[in-house]
Amino acid sequence: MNSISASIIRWYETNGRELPWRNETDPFKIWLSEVILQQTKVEQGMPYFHKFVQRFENIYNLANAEEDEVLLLWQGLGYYSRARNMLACARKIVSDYHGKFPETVEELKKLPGIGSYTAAAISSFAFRKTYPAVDGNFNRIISRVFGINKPKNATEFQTEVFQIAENLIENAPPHIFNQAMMDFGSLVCKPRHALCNQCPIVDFCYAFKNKMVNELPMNPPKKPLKIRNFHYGIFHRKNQILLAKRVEKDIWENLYQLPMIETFEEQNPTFSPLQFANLLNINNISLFKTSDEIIHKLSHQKIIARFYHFEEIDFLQNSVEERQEQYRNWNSYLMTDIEKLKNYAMPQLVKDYLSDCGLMD
DNA sequence: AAGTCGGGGGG
DNA sequence: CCCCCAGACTT
Repeated sequence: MNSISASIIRWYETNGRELPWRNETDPFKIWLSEVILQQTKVEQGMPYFHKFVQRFENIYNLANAEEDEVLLLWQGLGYYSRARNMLACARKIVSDYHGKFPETVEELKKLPGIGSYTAAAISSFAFRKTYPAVDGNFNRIISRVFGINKPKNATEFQTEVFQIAENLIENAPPHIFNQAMMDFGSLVCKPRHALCNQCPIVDFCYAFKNKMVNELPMNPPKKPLKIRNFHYGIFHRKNQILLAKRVEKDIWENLYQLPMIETFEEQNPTFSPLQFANLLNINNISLFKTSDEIIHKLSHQKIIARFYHFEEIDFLQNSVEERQEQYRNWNSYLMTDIEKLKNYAMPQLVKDYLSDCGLMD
């Protein structure tokens, strides 16, 4: 075995984390944990892992679930395409693979939501196949130790790291080596304030030798955030409220929110509540309160949201259904009891606002 | 090869 | 405020 790999594994044997999906052999649970943890910190994903394994015992339970329920369980975790792909993946494994996960990276990568990292993780953890599971931790360790001084999103960076990773995992127990690298990257070779004084391979480290630990891996240049103005309308009658499903190919696809108008001015958007009357084909609406601007920052967008509270409107569920036949843009609207709002998966921004004004708990 | 897709925690 | 997290998919 490579001496660097051996050192990391030795470190892992006494310093590794105890995690619920460690020592798990069921590919279903391993896959669940890996999908949940994509671009997500362990502490953030942990409660979701418990929720999902409690609700779904096996691949068949999940495959039979409705997308709305899966998205509701996923609510708050972000990157909701992971949840949609997870459900699609479960259904495909049931229909095309007799409910059994394939064992090789090549086959696993054909499934929705399973890319090169997740395929290698499942294949090595569940089936002991020798594939390096190269995640952010792995990238960081390799770029520092071997001095890969290229932007970490560049193809060259990925291919060089992967070749080194293939050499390192050779003749090592794959499931242990892959988990060891992730724990080592997370606990010692950290993004900031790496613990080089505790590092068992510091003598082999290019970055330490050249005082570049804080410069590697190299970040690509950052791009400016896109600014968006969202105007949300709160329309209610008695104990019911009007919701809208986000069906566009955009953020929060297939989640539920309030009727919304987006404006595109650079600043101080000109917006009239009457636009809602036009959007909803309603005659008489009267605004009684407007919220402050609420800033919701995502990694790639800055959303400026305003919530407009309207006086009671004069239609009910059956008139929503009539409108769905009459107007095409009503297909995504529905009227729901306020007590049932918690049954709909919503963006955190909307959920937080509805909670703040007492419409949800 | 570059853009898009969330939300939260830590420095 | 900025960065990054057990990345994948689309264009």
